[in-house]
Amino acid sequence: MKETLESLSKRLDLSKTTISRALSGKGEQYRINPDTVTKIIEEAQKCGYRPNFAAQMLRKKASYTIALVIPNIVNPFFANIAGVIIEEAKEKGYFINVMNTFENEDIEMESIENAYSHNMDGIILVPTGSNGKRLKAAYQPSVPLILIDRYFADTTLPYVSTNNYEGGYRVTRLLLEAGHRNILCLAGESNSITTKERVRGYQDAMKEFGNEGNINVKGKDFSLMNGYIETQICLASDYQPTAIFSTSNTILLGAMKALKENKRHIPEQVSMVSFDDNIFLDYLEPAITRVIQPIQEIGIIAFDMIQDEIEKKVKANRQILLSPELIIRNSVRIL
Amino acid sequence: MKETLESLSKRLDLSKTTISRALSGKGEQYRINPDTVTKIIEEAQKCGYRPNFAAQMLRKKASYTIALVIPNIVNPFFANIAGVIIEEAKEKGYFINVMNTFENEDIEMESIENAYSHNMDGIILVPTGSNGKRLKAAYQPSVPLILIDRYFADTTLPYVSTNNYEGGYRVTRLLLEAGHRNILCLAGESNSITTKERVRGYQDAMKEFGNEGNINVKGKDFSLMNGYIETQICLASDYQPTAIFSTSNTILLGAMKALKENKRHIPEQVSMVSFDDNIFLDYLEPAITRVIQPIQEIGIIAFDMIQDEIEKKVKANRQILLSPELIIRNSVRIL
DNA sequence: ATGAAAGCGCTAACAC
DNA sequence: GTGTTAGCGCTTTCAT
Repeated sequence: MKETLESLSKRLDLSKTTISRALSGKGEQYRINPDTVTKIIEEAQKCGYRPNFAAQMLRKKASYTIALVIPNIVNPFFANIAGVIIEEAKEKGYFINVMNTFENEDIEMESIENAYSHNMDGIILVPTGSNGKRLKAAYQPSVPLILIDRYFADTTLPYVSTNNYEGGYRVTRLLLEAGHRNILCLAGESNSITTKERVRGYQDAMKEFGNEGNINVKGKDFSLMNGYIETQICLASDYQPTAIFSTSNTILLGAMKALKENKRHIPEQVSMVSFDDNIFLDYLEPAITRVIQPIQEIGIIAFDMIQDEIEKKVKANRQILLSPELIIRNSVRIL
Repeated sequence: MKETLESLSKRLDLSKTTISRALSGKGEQYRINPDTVTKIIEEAQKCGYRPNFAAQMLRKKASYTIALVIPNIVNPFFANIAGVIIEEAKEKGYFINVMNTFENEDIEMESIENAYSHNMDGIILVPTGSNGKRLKAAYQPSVPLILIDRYFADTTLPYVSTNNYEGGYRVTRLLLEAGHRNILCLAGESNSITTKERVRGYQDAMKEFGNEGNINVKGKDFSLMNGYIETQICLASDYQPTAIFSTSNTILLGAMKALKENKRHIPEQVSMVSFDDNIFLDYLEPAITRVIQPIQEIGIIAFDMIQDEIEKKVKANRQILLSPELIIRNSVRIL
């Protein structure tokens, strides 16, 4: 038999009101007799009373639940972000509902609708489309929405992400300074802003070194196969890369496979740099130099922003780009 | 202004009941005029009506939400399981609330309490303790609970997991058949049943080959450091392993680091096998032979079991162990 | 220092 | 074929 305020009230011969107050720590505020409070709390403990969340939710119009809509929890990058957000949320008394979109905009819209109909207090989203059109259309200003990782430069939607331009720029510069000129850039998902920015950073660094003639961007998604095929094609072409900038770890693995098949060693014949972190990168032969994103900060800032907006009703309107970090290993040869 | 059945009812001059019925597809059942139904649905669409989930939940006493309580979403194994369960849940109209326990039993209990107070329809749990005592105490039979990955052999709690014994046995047998005798077993978290079973499989295989004198089990958690230290110690001892059975990927990496520092090559000097899958394992030098768990099946079966119990009110009482699979790569030398 | 009563938005039992 | 009504369990306003 489930306990309710009603049942407690009968047992203790007190009103539901008093019990509710005592149990939610408002005893002081309403000057309830401390003894009464103690008695109530003890009884509640003893019979395992638990407030009915649905009823609270209906009454208070808050669910203390936030939707986390990401492409795929299986991707370590998103799993890491999710980990950070889930923790931060728990500390602040919120729950996180994870939804995968599989890079499909229809599923993304569906997830957002679901978040709305389930009274979720807010949505943290890694958007999938190239423009925010459908998102803008579905967007309900009354439910806070924060973008992470990807964003739309031409909208006012708040976001927290990495400065991917800076990452692409710095890692390319590293290669250029090591004397490389033929640097192949293996790009990911072409309509994702993260890809575009990484590539733009690469291009600007190349130009800055008077090397625009050698700019070579290939690839169009984050798959291993993409990295493999583009590397194969490139190695068979006139453009012989002495270095490769892979914009993701999956692309990296594909590229490595192609290099191996062509008996090109890293870093002796071809230097390699990648984007994003993974413990395994330190155990490859050689360990891979890479740019890593400030995942911890992204998650915490995004959560804090959304919590602020939920609780203080102040519209979040910040658009934040955080600097990535360079991890130097042994995959770059100095010419 | 938020739409409710009430507001729609006024606008359409129909009762809330009729509207509720039409909108939840019960038009036929209650023989509502098809035109009326159409009219209602259209109007609801137009003004973006969304049923209030809290109210439904309060009324129907179901939240269509299941708690997924795991050690850590950042661990790829659990991220994979979570991915499967989230998908399966979505297809069946459920939401998944992910909670991390960080292998801490207090946090686990807290999470379970939270699941209860939030009216979650069920709990899928990777338990943390060595015995199910506290879990048993907190357990509420009215809320379905299914264990995955880890379980308690001496309780009736239903579970779905891998036959870790079989995995440990088969992989050890593989090494024995390749002629190895000094096989070091690097164990994980010592009071986890998965570790115990893997080790037991190792021991039984060793005995079966008349090799019990060489049984050597070391280590006590799933950390990289554990794998590193135990391997270092072993290499400096009298027991010179020609093969190592690592019971997790993190342990593997630690062991590899130690081997490298001691200039022992895999597989020439030391063969290596590991537990669990990861795409990176194919890109290590050499690619690592391993036992992989049927994650997809575990997730789906666990979800289906819990859904059955929730909807059909039939207590799940199955305890299921699924066979793991061997992936042969190049890390085992045949002596 | 405590209580009565209204009402959040929905569904379902029971009418007609 | 449609409506009336009660009530899920909680919080909060107003009253004393």
